[in-house]
Amino acid sequence: MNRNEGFFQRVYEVVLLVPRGRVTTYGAIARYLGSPGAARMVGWAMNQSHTSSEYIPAHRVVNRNGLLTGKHHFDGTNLMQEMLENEGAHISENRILNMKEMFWDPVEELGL
DNA sequence: GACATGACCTCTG
DNA sequence: CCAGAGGCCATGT
Repeated sequence: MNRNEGFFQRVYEVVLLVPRGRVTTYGAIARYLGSPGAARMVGWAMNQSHTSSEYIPAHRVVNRNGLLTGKHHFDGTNLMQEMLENEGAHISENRILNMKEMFWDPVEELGL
């Protein structure tokens, strides 16, 4: 098993597994980890993602509404939005329009 | 060891 | 439909 390398490491793995042009949600990751209510923890992992040695595409992680909640945490103002748009995502008012189509659920894609 | 915080989610009124 | 509160896990002080 993947020892307790850190709850974060687990989150990073999933986020890194997110294919380009796809986005995932905190709840989906939390559920994939086995804690459907630990969505907050996922957000914390993203916050500490900058501590990871590798780059974490946190811009691909949005809330359930497809809202770029963490955009404010990015380096800038609309950096996250541009990155997602660059991947083919349609965003308006910090919200992903076609989020439903680009939603990537690790539980269904990777399987439990 | 307890309290407070965090890029959330879901339910109820 | 909008507003409020609770729950969840981990980290830091």
